[in-house]
Amino acid sequence: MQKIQQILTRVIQKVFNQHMQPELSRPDEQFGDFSTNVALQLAGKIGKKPREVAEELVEALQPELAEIAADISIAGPGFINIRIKDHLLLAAAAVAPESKPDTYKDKVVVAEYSDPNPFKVLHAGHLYTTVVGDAVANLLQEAGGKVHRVNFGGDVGLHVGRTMWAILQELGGEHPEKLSSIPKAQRSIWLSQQYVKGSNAYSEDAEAKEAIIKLNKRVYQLHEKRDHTSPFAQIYWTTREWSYDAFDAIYKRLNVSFEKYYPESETTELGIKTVREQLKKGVFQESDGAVVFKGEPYGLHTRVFINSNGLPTYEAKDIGLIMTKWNDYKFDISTVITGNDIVEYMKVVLKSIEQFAPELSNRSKHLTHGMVKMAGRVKMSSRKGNILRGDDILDAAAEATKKATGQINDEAVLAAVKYAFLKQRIGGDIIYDPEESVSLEGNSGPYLQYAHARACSILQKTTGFEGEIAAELEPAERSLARKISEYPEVIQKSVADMMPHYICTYLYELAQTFNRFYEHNRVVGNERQATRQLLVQLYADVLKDGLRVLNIPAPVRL
RNA sequence: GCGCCCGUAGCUCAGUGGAUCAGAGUACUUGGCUUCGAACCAAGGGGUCGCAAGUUCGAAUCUUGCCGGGCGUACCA
Repeated sequence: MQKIQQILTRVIQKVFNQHMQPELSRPDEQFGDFSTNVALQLAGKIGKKPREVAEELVEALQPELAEIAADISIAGPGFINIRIKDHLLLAAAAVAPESKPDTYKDKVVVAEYSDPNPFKVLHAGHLYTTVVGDAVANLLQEAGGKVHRVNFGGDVGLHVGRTMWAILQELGGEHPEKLSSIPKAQRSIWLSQQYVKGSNAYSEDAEAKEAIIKLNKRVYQLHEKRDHTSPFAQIYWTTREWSYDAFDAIYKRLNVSFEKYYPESETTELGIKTVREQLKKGVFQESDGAVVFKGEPYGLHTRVFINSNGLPTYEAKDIGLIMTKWNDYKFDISTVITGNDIVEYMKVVLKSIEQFAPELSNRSKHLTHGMVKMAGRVKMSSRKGNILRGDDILDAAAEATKKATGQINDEAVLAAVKYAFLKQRIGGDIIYDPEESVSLEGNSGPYLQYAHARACSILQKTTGFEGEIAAELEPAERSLARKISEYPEVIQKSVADMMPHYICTYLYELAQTFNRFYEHNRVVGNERQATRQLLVQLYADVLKDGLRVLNIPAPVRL
């Protein structure tokens, strides 16, 4: 492809004396393997009819591409379509599984995602952001980046005050020993119930609200004093650990892992210190007893970094977080993957950082995705407790898989859930339907797994290569080879746009192409076995590799 | 009010700095397993790409306005 591009550039220069970077696209199969619209673009520039330009170009191109192209044609208003020779297509397919971009070669990348809050539940939204974040991190890694996966969460803050308040109510005071009466399996649910209780009390009961604010402050103090022994501290640390255990359990289920947790309590100090320092230098201002950053001069809005109680808000903690990441990794790129409800928030935080550490904000990239919405328009709220937990989604998928196949299959469950989340373009909201969204059919993860297993099954029935690789391909073989050869371009595009869904779309089309081939073409025992066997092998390799990038298992047998 | 995002088939979504771009899955109707795995394949109906204007040889895609929806907008995150 690059070679064709180079030749095209040279020919355009020679014939028309024009510099341009011609773009090659993949047209509909009937038109050829590559297509370019340069003639149309040139026509305007040099004042000729597009069709004439195309004809001149093709004439000059013919001898140059003699070794490569089987056919060069002009179509429609002046598109130039190129069909490459079969053995070159096969050669391109042969290198497809290993070809990777080097966009982030040797770059140190910190990828932060998932970000559930201790003392709260890991819900459907977290599951989505975890799966998407993991795939994006994988993309960065595919492109040569040295990726450090990190996780951030609020182990201090008002929500902790709310939960602690309810826990104390439940235990009848500061009695950490009573925690042992809660069964291990119930801990996570029990904690999220306490959060709901605390939240309701906070908004309905003035007395409770005051108590919660005090508890919030006590939690910060507990961190300052490194208190692990007082009864209050024991309750806090124990239940905090319960939260992290619950998170680790679901990450294990998802087969994702993090190098490091950054609890907010560990970024708070540096955050406050920095904000206070920069307050003196005029980056931040005092206003109504709070410390704020005024975003209006930059087209943004004002946000509070330290509230009038002297406590840091998320803004200050985020400053502490990015600086802690910098101290730990001296990153080239820092990506944070979150929901799009905080885009404006993040702009303000990054703008404030730009004032005193521009190298940090310049290297930061905030990637956002939409919200997970329940089908039936019920809005989820962890405060109200009507949430779909991450575990609920996985359980529902497991149930659906068992019902459809009659067996327990964790790999298919992972494929169904992850693919359902990943196949959509990152950005818009996604509708999650617990009943329907976990499909095993059509454009789904299990479809890909099934198509992979079938290919592996064929390959297992072969012993070595029988015969010669054909010089010319039959139409169905050619379609498959052509699709396989597109893989590196798809990865490239996915990396460039940080969009894993391109890979999903491609893999589905690839599997479809294979299934169509498989329907009418025998491999084992056929006179074209060597050629077909090679194609099936390459197909399976690409499918497996693509699924690996998405962190979806590709078992040989289902 | 202002800012950001979104509006494509009944439903869920691809396609988005132009052309070969009106597509997929699902649902519905129908056909295909004595042959490498039917979680598959094939066929059919179904859309004024929210509306309108503009730019262009050409617009789902770019510009503007309007309509509809979501999120954010100072001490939650």
